[in-house]
Amino acid sequence: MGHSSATTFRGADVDLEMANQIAEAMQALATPSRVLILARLLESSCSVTELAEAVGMEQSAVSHQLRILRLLRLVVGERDGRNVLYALHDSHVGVLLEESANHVAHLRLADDEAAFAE
Amino acid sequence: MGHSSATTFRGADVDLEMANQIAEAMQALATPSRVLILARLLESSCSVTELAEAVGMEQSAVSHQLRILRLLRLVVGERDGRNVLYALHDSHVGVLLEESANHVAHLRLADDEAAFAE
DNA sequence: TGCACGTATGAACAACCATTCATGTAGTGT
DNA sequence: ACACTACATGAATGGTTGTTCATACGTGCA
Repeated sequence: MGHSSATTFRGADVDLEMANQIAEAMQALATPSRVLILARLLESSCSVTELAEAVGMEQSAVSHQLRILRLLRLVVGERDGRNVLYALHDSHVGVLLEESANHVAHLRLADDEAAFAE
Repeated sequence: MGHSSATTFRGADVDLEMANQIAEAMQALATPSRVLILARLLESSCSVTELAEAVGMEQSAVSHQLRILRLLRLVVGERDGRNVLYALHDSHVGVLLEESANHVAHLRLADDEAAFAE
């Protein structure tokens, strides 16, 4: 049951097409609003209105961003009465978010060490 | 010697400031040119001119993007005579790239399964 | 010192994008 | 059918950004 690549990742494998796909996918996390939306959905799936007030955006803006995240296969929406319940597309999205957060934490750590040295 | 967070990642930890930081960091991977540059540097460090012809961009464009990647702490540059040798800032950047590539591979896999089912 | 090479940077421009506003569509209850 | 709620979408827009062109800076060499 592996979803991780068995072979070690080499930069030479990244051709122009793959670079485009990676860039397109990563653009999903390139805006604070989408990060907030995904982070909220990582906690639990919820409706658009809940999402809107959770992240402090207008409903329309949230719907627009959800559309993008849907097309990028990061979230899925399912009707439930008048509401549409959104959820992360799969667990791998959570991994991506976590790795990103891990990265910024890594940077902050380096900052602290630099401040310590001066 | 852990650089991975010990506690499990929760979406509730992501406030507005952290979302901004994550988004800013992930914007580095949100363009094909930068992905190609990072992928090339993952293979080995090299000069700006080498980088330019490796990814098929003009030297000026590469320098501009390198400046961004430098500010985001994803690469480091060191003078060597007339050249400036660029390298990934640390190994964690490679992890980020790999995880991104992993994600798109995951998507392609899902596509294949969908085509299989129809 | 002068020149060539490698790199960085500022300005300009075109393309892209996130948000807002207005409006449309779908579902629920009366 | 009507009203109301929840969500989606098109157009307009202000802001951002990647690239190009021109030019400046730094370095080694003759």
